[in-house]
Amino acid sequence: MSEQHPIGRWISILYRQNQKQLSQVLKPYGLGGGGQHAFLKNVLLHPGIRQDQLTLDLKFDKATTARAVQHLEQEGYIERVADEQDRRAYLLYPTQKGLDFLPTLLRLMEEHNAAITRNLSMEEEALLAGLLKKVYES
Amino acid sequence: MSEQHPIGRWISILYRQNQKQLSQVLKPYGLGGGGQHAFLKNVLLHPGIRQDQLTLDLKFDKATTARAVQHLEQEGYIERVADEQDRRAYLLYPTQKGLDFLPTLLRLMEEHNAAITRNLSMEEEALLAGLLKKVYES
DNA sequence: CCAAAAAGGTTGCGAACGCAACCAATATTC
DNA sequence: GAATATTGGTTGCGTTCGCAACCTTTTTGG
Repeated sequence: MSEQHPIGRWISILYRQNQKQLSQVLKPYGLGGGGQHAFLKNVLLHPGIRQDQLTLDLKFDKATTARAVQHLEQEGYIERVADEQDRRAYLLYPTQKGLDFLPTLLRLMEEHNAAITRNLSMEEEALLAGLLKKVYES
Repeated sequence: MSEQHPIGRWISILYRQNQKQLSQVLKPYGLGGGGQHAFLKNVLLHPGIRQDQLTLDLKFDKATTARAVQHLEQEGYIERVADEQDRRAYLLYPTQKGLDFLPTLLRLMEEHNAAITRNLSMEEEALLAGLLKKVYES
């Protein structure tokens, strides 16, 4: 019965499973299951980051970034400030609501990561992250 | 610069990157980048499989299976036959076009898998698959 | 048996995402 | 310094997917 799924299949299965769980955890806070939590976390940890830097860091399409940022702004977690140096760009800052939420967000993400890796030792977790990074670099 | 992405983030990045590449490879054959290739492969290798068995094997929602199967039927790769034993169910069989396509599909999938794992040794690939399975089982 | 529950399948709906086209602002080139 | 190319960002569109509601058929419990 041991399914011999190739890497790509596992990635697909785990991605969808992960999205489902995360959306459950984050729904009470108005954050969709998508990458929104990742965008928010990045803004909270790097106040004043440029929108297009988010796109690069998180490796989403810039359209996706635009919509995630718009959503976070509507929910009141962040605000957008036009960059004086480059008037095409926006700088992203947490609001007070965002700042207040940071500890909760970090805890939720930590708990979620612990949940999905609870069958792995510390060494295995680091090994897995390293292997995934290698795959990404192909 | 070495980003310390957690497992979940890597899964997300790799999933989207993978979908993109696969959809490019499979577009000429009328197969969307989604799970469609996986459904087709399963039907080709297990002629007469029940639709709901596909759902279980591939771990998609049954609605997604319904749509993938419908698409494969419209493209002429498979056909659906009502199960005489259980008139709610459908049995899925490859068409001649599907059978003819099997070698190509297997080759394409093999090439794709080789591409995404080209930075990994055989041992690392097996190790990675094992770790991903462990994560799945949480 | 008959009513109620469960199972296989489909469809409507909404969320997340990438691509392409577009706009405004900045860089580049001659 | 004007024409052109590039860049940051937004919007429209199409695809993929899960959930919930529903229909039909089968199974289960009294």
